Amino acid sequence: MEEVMSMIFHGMKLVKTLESSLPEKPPESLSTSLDEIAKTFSDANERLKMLLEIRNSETALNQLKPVVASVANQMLMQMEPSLMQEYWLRCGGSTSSHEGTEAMFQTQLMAVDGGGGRNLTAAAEGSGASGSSTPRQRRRKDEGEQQTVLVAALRTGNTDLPPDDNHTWRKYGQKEILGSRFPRAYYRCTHQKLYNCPAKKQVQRLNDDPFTFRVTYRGSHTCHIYSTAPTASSAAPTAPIPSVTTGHSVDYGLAVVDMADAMFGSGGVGTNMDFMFSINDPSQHHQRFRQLDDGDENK
DNA sequence: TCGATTTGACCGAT
DNA sequence: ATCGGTCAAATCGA
Repeated sequence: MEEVMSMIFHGMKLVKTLESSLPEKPPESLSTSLDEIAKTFSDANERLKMLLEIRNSETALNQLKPVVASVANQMLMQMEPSLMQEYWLRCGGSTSSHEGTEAMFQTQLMAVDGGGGRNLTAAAEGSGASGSSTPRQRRRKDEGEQQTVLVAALRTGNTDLPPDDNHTWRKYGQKEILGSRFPRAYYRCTHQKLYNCPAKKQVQRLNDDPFTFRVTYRGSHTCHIYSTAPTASSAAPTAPIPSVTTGHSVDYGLAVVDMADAMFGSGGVGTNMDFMFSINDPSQHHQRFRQLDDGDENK
């Protein structure tokens, strides 16, 4: 496995090299580089297949998922936002011919579309009613898309805090939820007022696993401001990319989950994708994402 | 002083 | 009537 890893990382290095020299790269040289990259990953894949034939396939897949997730995440982190966006546009811009690739990047685990006319722009209006004698307007349940992920709590430090997802959130409520041992916390984007950013999230511990949070994201960030200042080369991993086909944002880190899943299958019934991987830095605080199969422990 | 958090109340949905 | 999402005053802390 180490050999495969080494080959994959070599391929990543080639990709990085190519990226840095892309603007002034002559077409002939570009082709050579692409061939080399393709061959490297192809060799890695061949080597991998050999391993898989030897090992129990199920065990090997489980071992590989975190590896691929980590590698893919690092590759995405190394890509320039503009390149990534271009790639996204190529994949998602077509309405018919790239469904597989598009699905690979789609991170909308649970899409809920009530079809109602109301949208998130009403948020500011509601808060504006305070101080007057008229009853304040309250906007009820969001009817837009939502994404739900399971995230492992940090094993060190304050495990009560949800893992950082590179956005700044402001807590605006907490509720005891029927049937849940732990309260549900409500967060909205810190920049909601400044940028009218509609993004919100709910965080709740699972009844059967206090070290795992169920995080439900609603609305897409329009503020494009992150808790950790991105550098030119590191801005990509967490910067949402506008989805051409759906209009909502996609998180790179989450995309990695689907990427790995697309490569190795989503698993059969009762085999949730369950592996370690980090949004920000795979070498530091690993976080576990698990694709939900509409199971709901809290209800 | 100002932004974030806490928490009880309010209110829409079911 | 109950539940869950949100508001906003009170409080905290840098």
